[in-house]
Amino acid sequence: MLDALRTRGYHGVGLTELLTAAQAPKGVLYHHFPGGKAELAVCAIESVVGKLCADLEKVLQRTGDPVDALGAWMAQAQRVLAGSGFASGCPLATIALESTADDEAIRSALADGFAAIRTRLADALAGAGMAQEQASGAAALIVSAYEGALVQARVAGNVQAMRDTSAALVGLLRLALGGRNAPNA
Amino acid sequence: MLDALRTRGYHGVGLTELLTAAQAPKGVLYHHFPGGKAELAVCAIESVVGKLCADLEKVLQRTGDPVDALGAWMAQAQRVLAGSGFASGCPLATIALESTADDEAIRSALADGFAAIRTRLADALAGAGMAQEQASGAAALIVSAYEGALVQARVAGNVQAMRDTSAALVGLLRLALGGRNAPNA
DNA sequence: TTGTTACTAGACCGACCGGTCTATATACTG
DNA sequence: CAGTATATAGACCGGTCGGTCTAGTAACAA
Repeated sequence: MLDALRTRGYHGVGLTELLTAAQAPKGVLYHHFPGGKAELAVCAIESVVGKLCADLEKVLQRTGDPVDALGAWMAQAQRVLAGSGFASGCPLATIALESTADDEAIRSALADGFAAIRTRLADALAGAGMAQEQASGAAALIVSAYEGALVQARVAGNVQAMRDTSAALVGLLRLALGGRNAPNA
Repeated sequence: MLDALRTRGYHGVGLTELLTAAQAPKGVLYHHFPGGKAELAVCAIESVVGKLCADLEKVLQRTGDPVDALGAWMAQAQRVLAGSGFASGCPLATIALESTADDEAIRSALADGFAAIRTRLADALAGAGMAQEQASGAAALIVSAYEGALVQARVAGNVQAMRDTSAALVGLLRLALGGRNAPNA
């Protein structure tokens, strides 16, 4: 489900196809997810948000510095994207753009997910010495840049735009954190 | 077509629905666009890229300063998004995420569009005193941030994340351009 | 006028969509 | 054992999808 969602989107995947891949009949799906496709999507979103947060936590712990973590995160995302033949973007963004205002459950699941990631990032930036308000703004910028960079790299079929985005963002953040240890933008 | 594409995406809109809205029968479509839906989408993409570039040019001329222009651009996008009840995002990103690797025509149209916008932004930043290489990186970041911010604001149903993204980006860019005339991040 | 091309119009196609329904197997309770 | 949830299985539904095809009309050339 996740793979399908991130490569082709919500409307792009058929239930039949999904179930074939999972070797499960319709009945099972509608027993466990009475809400049908939408509920399944919400579940998938929550799952990927959980995984994203866990990965984020891991890279923050490993690098110690949030800006280093950002660089590592972006580099990893580039590898995944290129490794999938530029098919696999961020499932969150894909569903986000397809959802309409009345897909209430889907939208709030997505909004909660983004908010959770922003909060964690803001904490990390604040921990690195950034003022609280500035940190939350920067966190929003980081999430935006990540999602937007994935979009550009995906359609281009190369990671150039994503690498540029990442480098520019890392450079600017280093600058904002006091200029110490800033190689080059 | 553009409205439909930006609110519900490529797979989300039906041809029948489109044609009903346009009060046109199938025959006309397939006479002018033998390639069917995909060719229609490419045409729509080129049209919106053209409009985007024109608007960008206008705001760059009007404000004189690229960072001011960015702020104005983001503010305008927030108004449009909120005004549409958070239905109308950027059609480019929406199609981008739904497209698969073999939608060759669509992807290259999108990639060209993004590249054109990045180039124009990089020129403007270079004109404001930024080194060429740094300017092109910053341009990629700006486009990424714009697209990503739209995604977040859309699902949240409010412009908070987009306003934060914009403020942080404007602040950082002012810092990079020499700190002159930087109100607050 | 007639012939030809450009375009309009929409009926129609098979495929597949998301979702419902009934029948059956399994697991637990008394 | 019987009785009852719980879960599995997939045939089946109406609707819609993108796309094709034929018939008809408008415009222009000879």
